[in-house]
Amino acid sequence: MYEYLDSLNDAQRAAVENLEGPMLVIAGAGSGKTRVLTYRIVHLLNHGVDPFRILSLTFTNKAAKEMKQRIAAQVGRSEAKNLWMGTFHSVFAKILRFESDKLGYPANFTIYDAQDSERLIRNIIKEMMLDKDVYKSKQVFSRISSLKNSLITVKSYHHHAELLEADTAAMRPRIVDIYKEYVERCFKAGAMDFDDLLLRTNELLTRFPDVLVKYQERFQYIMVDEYQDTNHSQYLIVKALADMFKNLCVVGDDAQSIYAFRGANVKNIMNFQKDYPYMKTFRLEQNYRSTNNIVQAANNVIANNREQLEKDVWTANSSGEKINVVRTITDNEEARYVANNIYEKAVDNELDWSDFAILYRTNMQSRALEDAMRRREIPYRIYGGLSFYQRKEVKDLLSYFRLVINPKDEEALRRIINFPMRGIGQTTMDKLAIAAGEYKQPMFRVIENVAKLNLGINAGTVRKLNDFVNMIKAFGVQVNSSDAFVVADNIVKSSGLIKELQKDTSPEGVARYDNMQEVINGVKRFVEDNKEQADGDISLSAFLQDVALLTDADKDDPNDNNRVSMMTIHMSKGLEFPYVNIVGMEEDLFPSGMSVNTRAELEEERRLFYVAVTRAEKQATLSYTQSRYRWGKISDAEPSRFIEEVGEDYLEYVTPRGRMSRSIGDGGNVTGSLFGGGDLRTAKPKSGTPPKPEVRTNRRLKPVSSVSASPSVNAESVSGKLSKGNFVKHERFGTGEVLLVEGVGQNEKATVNFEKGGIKKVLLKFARLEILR
DNA sequence: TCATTGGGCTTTTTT
DNA sequence: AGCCCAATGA
Repeated sequence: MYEYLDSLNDAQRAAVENLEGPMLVIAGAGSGKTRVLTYRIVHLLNHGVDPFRILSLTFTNKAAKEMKQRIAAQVGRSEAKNLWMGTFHSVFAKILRFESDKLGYPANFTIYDAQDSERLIRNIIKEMMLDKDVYKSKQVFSRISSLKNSLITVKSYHHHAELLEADTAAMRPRIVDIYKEYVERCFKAGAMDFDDLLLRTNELLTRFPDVLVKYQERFQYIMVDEYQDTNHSQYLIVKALADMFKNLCVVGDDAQSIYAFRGANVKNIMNFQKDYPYMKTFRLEQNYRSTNNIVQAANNVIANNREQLEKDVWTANSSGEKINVVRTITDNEEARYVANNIYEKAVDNELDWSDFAILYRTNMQSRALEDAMRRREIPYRIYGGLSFYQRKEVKDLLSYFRLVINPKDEEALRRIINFPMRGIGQTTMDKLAIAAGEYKQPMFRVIENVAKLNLGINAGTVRKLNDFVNMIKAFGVQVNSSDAFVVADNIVKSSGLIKELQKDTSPEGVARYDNMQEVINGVKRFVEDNKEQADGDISLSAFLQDVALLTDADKDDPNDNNRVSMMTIHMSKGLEFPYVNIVGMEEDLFPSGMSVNTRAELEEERRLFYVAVTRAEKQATLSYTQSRYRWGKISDAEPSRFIEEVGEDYLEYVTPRGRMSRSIGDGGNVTGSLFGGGDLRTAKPKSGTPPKPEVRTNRRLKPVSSVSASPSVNAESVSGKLSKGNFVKHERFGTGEVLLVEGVGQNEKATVNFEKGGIKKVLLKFARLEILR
């Protein structure tokens, strides 16, 4: 009846067919988790569940997009697009915009990224005249972040003496004062940071019971992917939303929990049974992805961890190649080895570049690798690192957009008020900041009234300030009458940004100019993509909302995909590649020197290594070097403990030199030119350079408002009224004859032979059936 | 009052 | 090697 069920193994099928009630799917690496998630949603839809009623939370927007495409292939695009699917952050940002007035926020609130947050905190520390070496902005930010993710507000902080004790012991007793000021300033700026998106959602759901009920009713089926990486705040949101129907399906793998550092709590997965004692557990243990050598090696490594759920990952695949281990003398040599090794394998076996990935522990490692790839003319794509949206010139331009849409946004204001230079300097800004604090007004308001306020700013500067305010306001007026592209184009031209970037003709300067142009192109694409849709919003405000939570992982050019992927191990989660190079396998780097002090931290590093190894389908190659540039100096390195944890049975040590000489065609000459680089005959300058980053916009979900029109629970239910022989009508499947009715009450199901859809089994509770006769 | 230049510090992982 | 900040010149 449902062909896709035949493509699943027993455990997978059982999970897909279990539609009701709380359930935990423990999915070992490569066990077909995405398949299960996808088909389970298809199965729900085929049982008549309204797509608007399904909430599926994924780890990245990209994962959501891909899953939606797969579902669309089964049930059609128009159905699939109504699913609520995305990251916690993007889904709840949408809900928060819709409900913003309840919390006192504007609907077009700004989302502060980590950089904005840190700058604000740095400012606050300065204003409070605290020692910036004791109160390091980054550390303060991460402390505040973890408080927020544990749902500890400023108020509840004061109710827990141990918190202040801990901060006092860390010599930072005034953290809570910074916290308080930070929260107030964000609110005043009409801004939420990443953690607020979760914290404020919790606030919304607890303070407004009617709102809670509304979303509980809307989300009758909830699925959470990568559940092991949810933090306390996310856990509470899910628990609250699922409380009415308890149709909650969480999927995860404790062995792949790698985000404890940002507040993720593995215990969420371990404790699931406590919250829902009658829940069902499904274990997906057969690995379809990797060779037996890889699966066994990974199992061997993870066995060193104490904290874990019982699980036996196995595979029916052949044993395959052993895991190669390579030692080099320097980090540059390591990079060259990796590039040559990839080149050689690709040519010898006629493989695509996209069959390869290079994974590293820290972003800084990408540099040497990038050079080597370029030298060898291998096309590659770097994910993460300094993302496109974090680049200075891109943030500057987006800050103009932000300020125009939300003039209260102080971080945006501070970035651009003197860029391009307008002669508004530090002294003036200090005076404005003091006034903004005293009058408890957003800085933009203060500047608007600067002439009346007598702040001791000289007349010339006052005029400059007025010009600035008038310019922003003029853009603001234009927003109401024109589409995003028209406004954006005007902003770039009349703000002087384009002139500013044009005058820098260095290669970096040209790249900056191109990046800014790319943003404008992105706006153009956004407008064209959305204007054909009846409900498409093509305002600058809509563009900003779209772009705020995008990350590098979300963009992928389908026309230019044949490239080697380079990324941190964290970013590689959920992906797979035939050949994987894991580089920098050294103590102090992987495991990170920051994480070897406690067992918990070390175990997280080990899980990270587990994730890295299990990305590989055919072969994994580990490499390490004996010396590495760090902090501008050369330092010695020793091989990572994780290498020996793999076990000799699965390892093969490879000497780099022989292989390298062959690949370069330099016959055995080991020194000199061989490692000198730059003498590769085939190398042509400029080719093989990475593609320019580009802005891509996600297709937007339907606005929240259109959803609330759908009927509430049971409104159209035909439970108890149906019997064999009836003819019914379904929105999507058309008319059909009832063949069988089974189950009672909540579980009542009908088997119907539909005109369009064929024979389907539907849950009467949710199927919108109309009885014809 | 603002722009420029040199010194000190930093580097884990991300929505 | 890059970024922020403090001292100095314009």
